[in-house]
Formats: sequence, C-alpha cells, structure tokens
Amino acid sequence: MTKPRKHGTTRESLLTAGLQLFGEKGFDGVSVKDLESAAGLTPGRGSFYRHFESKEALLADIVHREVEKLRQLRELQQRGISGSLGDRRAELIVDFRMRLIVLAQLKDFILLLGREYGRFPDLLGQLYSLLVEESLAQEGSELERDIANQHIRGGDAHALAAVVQSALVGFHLSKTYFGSQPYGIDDDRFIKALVDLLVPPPGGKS
Amino acid sequence: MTKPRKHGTTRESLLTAGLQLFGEKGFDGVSVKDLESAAGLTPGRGSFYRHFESKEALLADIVHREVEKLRQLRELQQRGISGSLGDRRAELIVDFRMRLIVLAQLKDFILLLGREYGRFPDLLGQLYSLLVEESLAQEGSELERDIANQHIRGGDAHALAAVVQSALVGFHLSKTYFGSQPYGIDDDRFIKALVDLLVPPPGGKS
DNA sequence: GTCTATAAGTAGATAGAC
DNA sequence: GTCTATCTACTTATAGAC
Repeated sequence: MTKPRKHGTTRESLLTAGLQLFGEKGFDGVSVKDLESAAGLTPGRGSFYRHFESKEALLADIVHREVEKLRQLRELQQRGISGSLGDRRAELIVDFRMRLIVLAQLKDFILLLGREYGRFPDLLGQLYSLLVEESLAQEGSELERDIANQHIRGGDAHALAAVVQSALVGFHLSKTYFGSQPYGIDDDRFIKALVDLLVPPPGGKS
Repeated sequence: MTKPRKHGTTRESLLTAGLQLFGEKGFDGVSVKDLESAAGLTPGRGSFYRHFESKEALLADIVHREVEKLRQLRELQQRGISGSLGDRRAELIVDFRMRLIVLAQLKDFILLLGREYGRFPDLLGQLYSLLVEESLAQEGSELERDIANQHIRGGDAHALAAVVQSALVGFHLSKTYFGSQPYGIDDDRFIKALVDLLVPPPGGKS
C-alpha cells in the first residue's frame, strides 16, 4: 500500500460534483475548469480528460448512476407499501411520504432534467416518460383496487392517479423552485390534506 | 410612406424568436447568430446590437413582456370567476380550465424559467414566488369561503389550496415535459377528477 | 437599419513531460 | 494520475462603410 488515495477517488469526486453543479448551473454553465476545481485538480490543466472522454461522457455516467438510484428507491418504496396496516388512510400517508422522499433524493437530478430538457435526446429522451408513467401506472392500479373495495368513492381511477401524481410532483417542484414550502405548508400538512380528499376521515372534521 | 416595413419589425421578431428559442434551448444554447437568423438578418454580422444593447437586455425585455401578459391573463381569469352560475361544481370547472389555459399560454416562459432557475437573480429572482404565491393566496381564500358555506367538507383550506395548485401545475408540467397527456388523461378528465374530489357529485357515481 | 470586418475572451479538447 | 502548453472553434460585442 504505497498510495494513500483510493483508486478512482478523483473520478468519484467528478461524478458527485458534476451532478450537483449541472443541477445548479446547467451543463453549459459548468466548465471543465469548474469541474476540475471542484474535484481538487488544478483548474484548466485538462486532467479531467484522464477520467472521462468528454464532458458529455461525464453527464452520461451521472445519468446512469441516478437512474440506478431511482430503481433502488422504487424497490424500497414498494416494500413500504406491502408492509400494510389494514388502515388505508395510514397506508396512503406512508406511501405519499415515501414518494416525496424519493423526489427529494432525486432533487439535483430533477433540476438537471428540467434544465436540459430537449437536449441529449439519446441520453434523456425516454427518461421523462419513464420517470412518470411507471409510478403513475402503479398508483392507478392501487386506486382501482381502492375503488373496488369501496375505500375510495367511485370514479375515474386513472384520472385520480394523475391528480395524485401531479399534486405530489407539483408540490415537490414548488418547494424546489420557490424556496421553502409554498404558503408555509409542510409535507405532513400537504399529505394529510391530500389523503383527506381521497379517504375522508371518519370523525368528519380535522 | 417610403418605407415598406413597419418600425420595429425586426425588434419584434427578435423578441418573439427569443422567447421561443430561449424556452427551447436555454439562454446559453441560443447564440446571437441564431437570433439574427431567426429574425431574418444575416447571421453573425452583429445587426442584433442595433436593437438590443446585449443578449441579456433582450432577455430582460422578454421577461417584462411575459410578466405583463401574466398580469392580463390573471385579470381575465378573475372576471371568469365573478360571472358565476350558482353551481359551485360548474364554477370550479371553469376556474380550473382557465388556470390550465393560463399555464399553456405561458408555456415557453415557464420552460425558460425552469432552465435558467438560479441565474439572473435580479431579473428572475422574485418571479418564482410571485407566480405561485399570488394565485395560491386567491385559491386559499376561495376555498375558505367554500368550507364556511359547506360547499366543501371542513379541513385545512390553505393546505387544500396547495394541493389544488400543485395538481394543476404538476399536470401542466407533465404535459409539457412528457409530451402528450400523461396516461392519456386530457384536461377535461383531469379537471373532473379534481372537482369530484373537492365537491362530490350529487348522484354518487360518474 | 443592415452589412463588413474584426477584436477579445473563453470553451472543449489534445500531446507530451514528469 | 497530474501538470504544462497549446490548438481550434466559437462566443459576445464593437467600429465603420453603405
């Protein structure tokens, strides 16, 4: 062990800093110089290119990493659903909270997607619909069950799924882009209001 | 009348093309050359600078224009609300449809804001919260009235306003970023599902 | 108001020494 | 794996002729 540093440490730094910086300033807003600085290299000397073929290759690796992270978070999420309590309201609260956590974990990546929408179609093209359609389909089939079981009053399950999904995504984006919580509403208060709409509380009020 | 062209035609073209191109490719993704091309000027000759001091000055004028458009759309929207029908469900449907139309009218501008978030803080900084907080406050006070009048079952009016707002914004963004309607849900179906949640239809089903 | 020519800066990327 | 030096291309912006 003559080398004090682990293999690939700089590469790792470039990936981490790249995600954060691309999310913050966009792909064009971050120069290779900036990336070298962030990874502890002397800026402007081109050492970046010993780790990645190009700036775009770095982006590709970042994207693959985040997609993998998304997959793992989805798995965790589905396990959370199966560990049920019998109480449908409580289950929905847990489910929605998990979804907001997943969105929060992907914050930088979502910012990046918003900035670079339409660019890099080969890399990002299918990603937008994958990100939404998949969890929308899951939400839809769950709500269909709920309606069949009379947990939720009858209606258009797929449209309802779109409403729930849109609300959660919209709330996350509001928090992201408008600083803190819009109107001072925190996650718990938001989720409670949404669940109350879907499954009215038994007592009537509050 | 010796001049066949109206004064400011090129300037007008630059403003229009600028909004569309900045929304599509971002501020850095559009060169002055591109803007000159789009406005019918010979690209790369710098005629752009006879109309605007800098690329950033063009952006500033575009933003002021869109903010003014937003103000006018908000006025139209509020008039739509006051022309009421007595039927709260029908009123909500009209209201929500208007809000989606406003968002659609601002599509390019919203794309631009998403791309350039965090940059140009002097120009765009206050805009994000203005865009959301204002209509959120209005939605909140309307829902408070509805709850007082028993049109909507009791609950947290402000949190409910955040849910409604998030759902509409989230739905618009889904349509924008994921191509067509998510899950094949169109505006009418989405709005109906949202209104059904707030004010259950008298008949029970459908 | 448009075109010609050009300045000054910065970007991504490469070759080679250590 | 990092640093030195450098190439090429492109960007915003300006000065001046027409």
